[in-house]
Amino acid sequence: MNSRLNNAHLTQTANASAFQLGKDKPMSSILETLNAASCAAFSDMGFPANIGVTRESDRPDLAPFQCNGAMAAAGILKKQGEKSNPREIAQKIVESLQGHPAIAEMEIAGPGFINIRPTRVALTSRAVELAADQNVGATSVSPQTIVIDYGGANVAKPMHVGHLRSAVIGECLKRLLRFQGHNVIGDVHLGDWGLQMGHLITELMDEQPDLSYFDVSKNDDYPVETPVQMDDLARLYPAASNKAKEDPSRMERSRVATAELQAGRAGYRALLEHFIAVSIAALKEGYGALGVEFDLWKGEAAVDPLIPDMIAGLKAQGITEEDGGALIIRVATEEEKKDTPPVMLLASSGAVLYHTTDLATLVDRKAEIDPDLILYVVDQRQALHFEQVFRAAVKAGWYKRDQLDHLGFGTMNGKDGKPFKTREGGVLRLEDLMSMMRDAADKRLNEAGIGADFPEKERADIANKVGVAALKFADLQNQRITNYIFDPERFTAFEGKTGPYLLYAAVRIKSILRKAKDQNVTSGEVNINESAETGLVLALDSFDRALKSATDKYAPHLLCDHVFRLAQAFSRFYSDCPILAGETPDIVKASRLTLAETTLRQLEHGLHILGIEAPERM
RNA sequence: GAUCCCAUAGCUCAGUUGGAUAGAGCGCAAGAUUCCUAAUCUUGAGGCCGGUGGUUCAAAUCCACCUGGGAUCGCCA
Repeated sequence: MNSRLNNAHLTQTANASAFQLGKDKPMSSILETLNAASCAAFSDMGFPANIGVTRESDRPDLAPFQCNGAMAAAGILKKQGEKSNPREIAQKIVESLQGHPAIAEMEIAGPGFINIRPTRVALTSRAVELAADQNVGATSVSPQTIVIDYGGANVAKPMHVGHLRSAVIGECLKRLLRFQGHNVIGDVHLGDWGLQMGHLITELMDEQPDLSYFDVSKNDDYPVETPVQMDDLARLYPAASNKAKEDPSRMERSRVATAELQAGRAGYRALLEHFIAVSIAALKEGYGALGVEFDLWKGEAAVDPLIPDMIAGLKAQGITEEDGGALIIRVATEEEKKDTPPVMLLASSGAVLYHTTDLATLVDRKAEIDPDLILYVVDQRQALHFEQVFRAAVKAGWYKRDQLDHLGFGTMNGKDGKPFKTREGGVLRLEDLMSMMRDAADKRLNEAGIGADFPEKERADIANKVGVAALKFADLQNQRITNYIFDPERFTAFEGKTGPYLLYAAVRIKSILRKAKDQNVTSGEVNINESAETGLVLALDSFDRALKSATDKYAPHLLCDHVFRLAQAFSRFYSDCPILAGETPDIVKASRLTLAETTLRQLEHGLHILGIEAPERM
């Protein structure tokens, strides 16, 4: 198909100023422009404006945009007892929209669908606008202060595949909200205050009973040097946990140690400090390799001092109850079918529980940050827990219900649908997964014969970036809430809808920009003629929508879709529309170069939000 | 037992407020590189949207029931 011939009738110069947007008006996308026009047309006919929405077409082969309001309008008239024909309504709408500067063609199809093609002037004008905009069409919102609680890490437990999702999704949402203009604080909220600490303490006691931390006659002046490394912690915890499962008396020792720790036993507190410090150092490395960064490294232990006052306050409010020796807050409501179990503030043993520390953390955040919104990116299986905590926090009057949100995600399963295990039946460590990804990327570099002459260091950097991109994109492109199959073969596939595909698109643009510089070709006025160029502008145009819908639903996969579609549109443009080839006229080179630059900028924004970094070449 | 989530192409998954011929990637079949990176592009085959009934001019989408899978259900986190 020769699109040059098809577009021959459009050879007049498309001057951006011919389509008046007005310099002081806020930017609006092509779709927003069309949507405003179609809604107004319905409104003028006496219908509610919102039935006239224009959207991206389900049938892009017919036209890029569609408006289905005529059927809805006919439905409204029918309810009022008036007879009407949706095609006739559509016809009137089309007539009233006729001549709109952004609309090239309208066509009524089927029962009353209106298919809409934008004018070349509108496309060109929008492309010019996007090219001039640092954020390539992304608009910001009124800023809020938002805390995101994610990562899901625990002291003493090495990071494994189960930690991947919270880190990757949470990081993406943090960056997404920041990009929209919010003030976002990422908090790792370390699990460092529960039974696992009792396990660690008692197991270490069994292994090295002579350590001064266990000497009850001593209460300060403990060694500055840590008695354990990360490997020790990783070994001690499962050992204790397994013994405790078999042996109730072993479990009891861990419980007692936990209670003593929480009661403030100095030797145990000193040990905890070491455990936390050693773990944080390891976690920073692990998260760092994934490109995940936290603003706060607070944990449950950090808010422990707030608990007595908090509990006193809750008691004074009269919302607590004693039940079987435990202190609880009832949070069930009358109308719900199923009784929501109460929040457990204190166990009958007097120990502090998960509910208590999470509530204390809410108190702490209120006092220190006073956020508008707190988001928890935690496994969906904890939905009930958060519902209970949130209700208690609302009951206490600290927050409104809509300031607290649990963004659950599905569990990661193996191909058999059960929680993923390695062939040996163990959990796959995150660092092993990462090196698997790097190796696969390195292998691909070898196969492609690319990078043989690259410096060793750059090669390693490329393999790492490709591996991380593949890993993160594979995770983020899944709908957040559903379970997800962890399949190493699929993870290391670098073709199709993958992270490396996106990097490849970015790298090809970078390569062109370097060559253009060498050849002294500079970007210039955009002119849209080819269908691949139109497709690229339409893809660029939808960035803000993708950001908004991804934000509204806290759904990174919607942004993944956009970035992938953008890369696809670019790839098609790349193969259909030579940019620097000798036969391309200079004016076309300049226009296409602008499109390429603009695409790269949007692609890099999108990749950055996803937490993916592109190399210079690959 | 109760409550919640899920079921869409051979596989992994999208599917906006209910709209046309339900999409993408992988895999499969056929093609494209004297030209900016083929980790690419083009074309094709492939579907009873778990089942039954209901609401509607129109249902993968809303409602009811059923089947299959998963999760959760006060002193673990």
